[in-house]
Amino acid sequence: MGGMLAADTDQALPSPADLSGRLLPWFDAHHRTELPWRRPGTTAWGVLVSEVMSQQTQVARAAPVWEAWMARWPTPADLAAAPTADVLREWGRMGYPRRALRLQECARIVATEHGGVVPADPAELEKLPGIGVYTAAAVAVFHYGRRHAVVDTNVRRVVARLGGQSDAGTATTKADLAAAESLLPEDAPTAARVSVALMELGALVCKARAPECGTCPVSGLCGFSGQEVPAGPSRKRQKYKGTNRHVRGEVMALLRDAEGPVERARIDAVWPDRRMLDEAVAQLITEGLIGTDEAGRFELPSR
DNA sequence: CAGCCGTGGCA
DNA sequence: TTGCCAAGGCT
Repeated sequence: MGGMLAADTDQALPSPADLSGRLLPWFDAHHRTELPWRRPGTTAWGVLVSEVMSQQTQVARAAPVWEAWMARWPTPADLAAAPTADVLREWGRMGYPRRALRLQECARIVATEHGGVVPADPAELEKLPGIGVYTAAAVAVFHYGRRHAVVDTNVRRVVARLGGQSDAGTATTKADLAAAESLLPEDAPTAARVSVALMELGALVCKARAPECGTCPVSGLCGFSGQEVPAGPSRKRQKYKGTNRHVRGEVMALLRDAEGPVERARIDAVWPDRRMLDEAVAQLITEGLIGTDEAGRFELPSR
């Protein structure tokens, strides 16, 4: 599309009817039933928690944390009332602990401003901290059955390949959302199932590095079917070892595992570069991920 | 909008 | 072993 010459690999996307006809029977037969948040009776809050935990963390790692988390704090009010230190410890080693902080803020807002009821409207959900375009759509569609495009990295890749490209761009664009929306049938419950199924297809079959076109239910509709995935990273990757994030991770790990407040000398032992350490500690305090007691020792925030 | 924010599974 | 890649969001 667009004014420039289209790549010769571009291909029209399938019609909603054609896609649904292939995709939904496949989903019914092959989707993962073991994901705990897919159990009947999971609340809207439970779905929201599962989506936040799954942001940039593999669902297999999020699942056991979700189980313990929901058993301990079943409702937004429960999480809102918890000490933040407990929340960060339960989050464990899932990474990006700011997500845990924002999830608790989310719980406080839902509990106090929404009467404990998770909004069903994507625009309303997006106002909550840590809830972006993807997560808002996921809650609205997966729990409330709305007809709305749900575009994560899996769906971007599936839609790109259906259109003949080897992979999607670096970020979700309006065009991505429009393309995904164009694949949805009119009927909302069916559209919601198509959205789930597109994600599942990306996770199980249309995988980033090794797509299994031979067993793909929509290979007959796909412009990329059977082609080789180009070698090398699909986009620029960030370093971790030796970076600020690494330092932050070490400090957080120390405080998570500590019994009580920690002396600065023990913090100093986790990283040799004093400048980097000072910077990381200052950031963590500013962001509310760690705090200090009256004696100047460090600890996870009590509230 | 490009860069930043953790951590671990897996090929 | 090393490095890609994860149900993204925020600034």
